[in-house]
Amino acid sequence: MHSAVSIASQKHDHHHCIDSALAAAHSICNTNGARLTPLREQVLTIVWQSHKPLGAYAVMEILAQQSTRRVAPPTVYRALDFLLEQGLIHRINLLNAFVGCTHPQQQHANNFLICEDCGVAIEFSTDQLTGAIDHAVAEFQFSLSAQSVELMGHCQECQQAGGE
Amino acid sequence: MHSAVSIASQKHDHHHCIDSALAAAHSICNTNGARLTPLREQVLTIVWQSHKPLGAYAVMEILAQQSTRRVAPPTVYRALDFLLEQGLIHRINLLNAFVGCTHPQQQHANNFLICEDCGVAIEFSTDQLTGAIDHAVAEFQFSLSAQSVELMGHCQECQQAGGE
DNA sequence: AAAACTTATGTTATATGATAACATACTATT
DNA sequence: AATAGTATGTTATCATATAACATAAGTTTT
Repeated sequence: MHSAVSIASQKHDHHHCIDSALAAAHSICNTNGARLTPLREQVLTIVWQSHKPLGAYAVMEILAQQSTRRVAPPTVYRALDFLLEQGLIHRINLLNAFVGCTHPQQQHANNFLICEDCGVAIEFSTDQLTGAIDHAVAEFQFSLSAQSVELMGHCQECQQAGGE
Repeated sequence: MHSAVSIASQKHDHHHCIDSALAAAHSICNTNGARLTPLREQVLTIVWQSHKPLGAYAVMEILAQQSTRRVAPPTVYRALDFLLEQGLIHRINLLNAFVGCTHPQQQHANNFLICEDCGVAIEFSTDQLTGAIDHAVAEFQFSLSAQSVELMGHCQECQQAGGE
């Protein structure tokens, strides 16, 4: 059996998350010959401010607060598109929102558990789920190019909090 | 092993799909004490005009063509919301679009294969995938309330067509 | 059948999310 | 410094979805 854990919904030193995400981002962009410009890094940091997916316009507002200049949608969307291309963030289709990728170095499966209470998105991957999808795809002789598994519900923390 | 088939991406008598979808809709609404009004039935029929997910505004245009009167977004969204509640259609989050549910009587898992070429959405369910999701959810002690599995790629038909 | 109530639909305005098209600025190489 | 390529700024617009209130249609009670 495969074992999985996630700190996303638990208390943790989030500065560590941000730092390692930025370090990974620099490494990956360097490898790919892609330019992690100040703006892109700033947007990545904003997306990484928590484990809760953030809408593009929310990112834009934070960006506008941080920099004195006005910020328009294309500025944000272009940075987000870049980060998506580099595999540094994910898009949660259910929420029209973006969240930092917690393991950008590895091939990742884009599977999320999303808590309806606290808003946290937990990225996960199990061999069983990957296998089940591969199997289903093969059964239908489908050629897979992208996948999105988004499971809504209540995380352990919020269940406990709500039950008190 | 579980065996699965779908006619959605293949040639078939689509009138049969529409007819059985409408019959099932009447039956389900009757059971639930819900009113399948002419407008709601009309919207359901429009969504069922093919196996390709249709955007709300596309539904609205078709509705406007069919009826002489003007049709505004809330009219369409309310009908779509009703049909979603009754489990008669699904929302494809990746596409912001809606598609008829192919087996509304059974409990259904909201798993889709979506062809990027022809646009068809194939609803499917395998025990293995259901099990894998249940397993992952249990592992994280997550309480599941809704799930969305959307797999993009190319259906068998389009692969053959493109390879010629 | 009229009154009261509930549900469904019409109508207007607006919120929210995303992109097209073109202008300017930056970066790296020559 | 000139050039080419990439990144960002700017304006306008498209696409998706909902809030708020008005009217109409069904349902229940009297």
